[in-house]
Amino acid sequence: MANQSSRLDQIFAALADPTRRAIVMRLCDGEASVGELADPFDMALPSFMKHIHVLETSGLLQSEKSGRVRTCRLSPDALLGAEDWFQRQRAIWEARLDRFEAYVMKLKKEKERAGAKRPSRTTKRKGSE
Amino acid sequence: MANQSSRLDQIFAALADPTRRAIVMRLCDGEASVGELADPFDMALPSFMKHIHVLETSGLLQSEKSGRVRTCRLSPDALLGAEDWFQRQRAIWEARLDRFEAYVMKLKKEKERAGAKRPSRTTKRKGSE
DNA sequence: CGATTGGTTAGCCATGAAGCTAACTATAGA
DNA sequence: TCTATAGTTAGCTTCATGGCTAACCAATCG
Repeated sequence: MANQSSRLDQIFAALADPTRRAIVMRLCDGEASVGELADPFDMALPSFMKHIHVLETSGLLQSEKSGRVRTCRLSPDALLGAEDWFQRQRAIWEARLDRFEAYVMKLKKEKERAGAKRPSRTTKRKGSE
Repeated sequence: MANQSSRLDQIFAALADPTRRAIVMRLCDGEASVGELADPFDMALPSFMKHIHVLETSGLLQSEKSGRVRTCRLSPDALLGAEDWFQRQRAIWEARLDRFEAYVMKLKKEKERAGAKRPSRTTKRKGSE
């Protein structure tokens, strides 16, 4: 029953929509009212408001109503959180590449040594870890 | 009718699911068969295969079948593409902060100068660009 | 050959996402 | 006070997503 979806789920889901990415891009450039944000889009306001709401519950956007106008701004923390995820993946990935490189080096050395012992042996192994 | 969704749409949508993020994380650590990947998850294989397929059409994963076993590996290009998006956003965001800072500086100077002319005037402007 | 393993296809179901209209609330401006 | 503006709420449709089972290939292995 409880909508158990993590913060990252929500952030990525929010960014999976081109309208919402456009809103985020627009907001990178400074705050704006809902009307201003909605203007470039050929969409009924209630539909557009849903996008705003999705962005807001994902934590990417903060808004505040003053008088009858709601002003939206980006809250960069969520954005940074998602970026961080990529960087952690890349770290793991690169560590893995390093390990792989080390492995290839080891193979090469062994091959050289083996080559010294029995020269004509075309090792047909596919180097897949 | 044509499923017009951009590469970024697909990548972010793919990453919005915890199962799929887990698969990506697992694959950062080296290639694996579908069975190996599916093992930790309490899910029927066909359901799991859908996730694999989503990852593959997003470009995050490549797979290749040899005999009866399909081996999956990460293709980091897509991952880097998404990471790039964040970095571009951040660049815009930071440029904006710089501009904002410059603006605040200008305000401050003007206030100081105004303060020299007519001392007690509490400028009630909200600094919203 | 026959059974097992590894994956695939087909088809069903429930939920959620994305859009719409119509009608409503509340502030701002004339 | 009247009217126009800026959002909001309610309720509806349609399609996509994420899960399942059951049945089906196609390689291995005994």
